[in-house]
Amino acid sequence: MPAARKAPKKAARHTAAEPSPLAAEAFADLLKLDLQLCFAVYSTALAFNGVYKRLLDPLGLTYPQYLVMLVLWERDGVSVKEIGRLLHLDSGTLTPLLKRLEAAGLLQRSRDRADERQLQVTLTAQGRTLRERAQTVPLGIGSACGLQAGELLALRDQLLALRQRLDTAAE
Amino acid sequence: MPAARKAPKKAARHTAAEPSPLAAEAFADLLKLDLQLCFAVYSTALAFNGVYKRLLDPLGLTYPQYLVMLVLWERDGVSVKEIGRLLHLDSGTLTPLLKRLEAAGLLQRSRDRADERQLQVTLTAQGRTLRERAQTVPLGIGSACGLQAGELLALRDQLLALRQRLDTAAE
DNA sequence: AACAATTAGTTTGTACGCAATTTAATTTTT
DNA sequence: AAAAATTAAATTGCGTACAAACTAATTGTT
Repeated sequence: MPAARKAPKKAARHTAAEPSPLAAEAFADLLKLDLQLCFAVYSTALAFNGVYKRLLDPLGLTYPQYLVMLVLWERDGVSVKEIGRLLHLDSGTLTPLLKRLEAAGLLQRSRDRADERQLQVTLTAQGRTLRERAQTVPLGIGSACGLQAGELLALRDQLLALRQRLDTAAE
Repeated sequence: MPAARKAPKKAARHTAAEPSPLAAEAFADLLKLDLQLCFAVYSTALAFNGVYKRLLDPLGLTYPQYLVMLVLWERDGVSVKEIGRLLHLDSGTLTPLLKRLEAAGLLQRSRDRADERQLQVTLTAQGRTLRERAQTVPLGIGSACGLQAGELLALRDQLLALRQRLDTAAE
């Protein structure tokens, strides 16, 4: 019995005539909850970053750099646009990040012959090798989270659904 | 029919004594889930930021600045340390942020008479006035989230519990 | 073919976020 | 009371994030 998905509990929209003080109060509480949810997401992201820092410092990577390496380990020779699409980051963020990874000797940036506008991002031998040293990272994150598979899955999916709505709202 | 997505499965790392290939595989999947959860949190935080930007730009605030204002609207005359404790931010982040809010005429920074090490952050009249213009922000966030009270509450609490574990893990 | 529109990436400028160091004030120890 | 330790902010340095403006390559339109 999955509880009517559209039950309009929200008492929403009563700009004009207020139904009752009680409903207005409940509505205000709901609004506060939204803010609190956002803050929970925000501060959890910062906390994750703190854990990742400890795990990634030995590899010389930041978390966003690690994300880029994950993309490349999965599929080498990607364009900046594709990386941005996968990670929800724009080229203004990625260009300097990729240059740092190139300077660190982990990847190479070269223009696509077929379309010179595009940049082909390819791993170097060193970049491929780093993958092995990075094997322990998920273990460290897993133990820091300390959640069961079910919880993990549910939380991830709720967040992704939320992100979708937020992206839509931001047009 | 595009290649069974879960076919090759990777046969993850058999470094020490693995109980069984099946268990090892399930374990590897779990590790991947942790990474995905982190990415979900990370990208949802960025998406929230995008929505907030639209709502806060007219007020001339960023999201972290809005958080500081929320603290001050609730309890004026706080120290930097207290703001940092509430928002999980350190003085290296807050000092320049507060200076910007001061330059914008929203607050005043002055040393505590009783303890000159501490800074008293107090709202100006303009800072207090801004509160009214900010009344519509929660409404905008609420509609962008589009969640019901129960979901909101559950998600918030799961995230806060997770953050607690992450903070502990990071010592 | 010529020119406009689009696209991919880069650059510039602003604002976090945090580690590490520094400065100044207060507290603790001796 | 003097010296040592602690504390609160500020400063410095590095790496995101993203808007806006810019450059160069490709596509489309006439």
